[in-house]
Amino acid sequence: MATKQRSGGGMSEQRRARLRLEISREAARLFWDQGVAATSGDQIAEAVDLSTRTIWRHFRSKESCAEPIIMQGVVTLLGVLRRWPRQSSLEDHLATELTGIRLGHEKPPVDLADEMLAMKMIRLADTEPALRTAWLMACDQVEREMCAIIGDRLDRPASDLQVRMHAASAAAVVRVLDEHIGTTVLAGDDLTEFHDVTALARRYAHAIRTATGGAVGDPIA
Amino acid sequence: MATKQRSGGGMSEQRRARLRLEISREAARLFWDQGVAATSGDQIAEAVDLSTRTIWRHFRSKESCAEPIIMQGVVTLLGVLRRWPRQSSLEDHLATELTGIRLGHEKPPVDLADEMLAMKMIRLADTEPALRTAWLMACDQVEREMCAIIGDRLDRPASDLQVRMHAASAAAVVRVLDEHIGTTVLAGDDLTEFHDVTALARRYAHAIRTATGGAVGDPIA
DNA sequence: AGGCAGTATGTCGCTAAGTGACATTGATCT
DNA sequence: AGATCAATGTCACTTAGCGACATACTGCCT
Repeated sequence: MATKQRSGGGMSEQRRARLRLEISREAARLFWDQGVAATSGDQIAEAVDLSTRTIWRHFRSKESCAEPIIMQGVVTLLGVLRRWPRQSSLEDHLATELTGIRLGHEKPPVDLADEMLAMKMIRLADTEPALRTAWLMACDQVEREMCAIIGDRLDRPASDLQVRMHAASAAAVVRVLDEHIGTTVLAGDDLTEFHDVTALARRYAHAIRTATGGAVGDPIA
Repeated sequence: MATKQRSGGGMSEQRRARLRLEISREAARLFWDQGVAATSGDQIAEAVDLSTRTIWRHFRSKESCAEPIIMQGVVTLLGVLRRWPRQSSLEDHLATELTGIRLGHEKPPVDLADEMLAMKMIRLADTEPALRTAWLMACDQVEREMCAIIGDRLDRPASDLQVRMHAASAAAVVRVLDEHIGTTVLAGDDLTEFHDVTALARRYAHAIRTATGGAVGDPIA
């Protein structure tokens, strides 16, 4: 296969992540096409041309094969939030970042096809309890990130109870919004609702602002 | 065994729930004592004196055996919220309900031992991803209930996006508070923090109020 | 009381999800 | 080129969980 990097021992973290994502793509496709229960570990292995044993070396269960692709669906927002400068308002920051991405000025965060796959998995999670786990785990990850970001913004430790509650609310509304967008897109409904990027930014910002009682959103003096 | 009720066909829902809870108790005990991985379905079956096959008839996985006892931990709050009259503020309602329970005037909602077991499971969920699922599922249930309650209060359908976001935030802060209380209790730390029932009520109320941007909490005019 | 109907449980056997142990490849360093 | 070490393959094994059939229990009817 491709290049390993010797120094540091073992497969590079990046390469490992890429492989997991590759497996995840195929797994997600199979899950969507034929259902989770009807998809076996052997099938996933065959689809990515690896031995079944290797699949279990990279994933602890077949459902967790969907995790990387689901996680891809939230890394964009997470990255954007991590770059939020203290002196900007949430609305402004989201708007500039989103337009930058939309116009292709910023680096392309994730492939559109991957985004679609992620939406499909989240959709499947509605009926497949096994997949729901993966989705909730991803949201859990978002929440932990939020703790760091919000804690930093509020000059408090990320373990602070208030910070954790704000982070939990913020992550929760983001999740609901994502689910809403996902189901709308997959249903093929009125996509116009999301075409205006600044409006979308305002929507996310307003949701987070409300969910944190106004504690998160303003620029820091 | 006890009485079935014929009309409606099958075991009564109540009886089934009681049985599931009984299994859940033993499973939780085993999980806590020896870890999830080290506990087999056979052991659970033996502990409740049932065949292993019967366990799988009532639970789709061994981890889900913990669900009923975890759910017990949140039904109290859920019941309280469901009884929230429109003309009361959240603070007042929670305070009166909690003191009523504390004083024994109201019906005892769940056994204290069960509450402890629930806390232990939530604690375990921190390190055991399989159990985390059960806990997140329970929270998911809370969120759905919240949708109904909040939707009703705001005179909007439970499926309304705004309602769902409020419900998600509210459920999220309740979860964080529950986790906080659970870890504190299990650590044997400063329990005095929770002795004042009205203060506790105010705390929950304030958290929910903040998480919903003040939309939920006031009496309805 | 006694037979009938229906449901819960037990028993058996199987599929497939994961794991451990050991062999094999294949790249990198000297 | 040969040594080294991580990644993968191969094979045997454990066990969660389910389908199918047999059995026991419980209520209903006459």
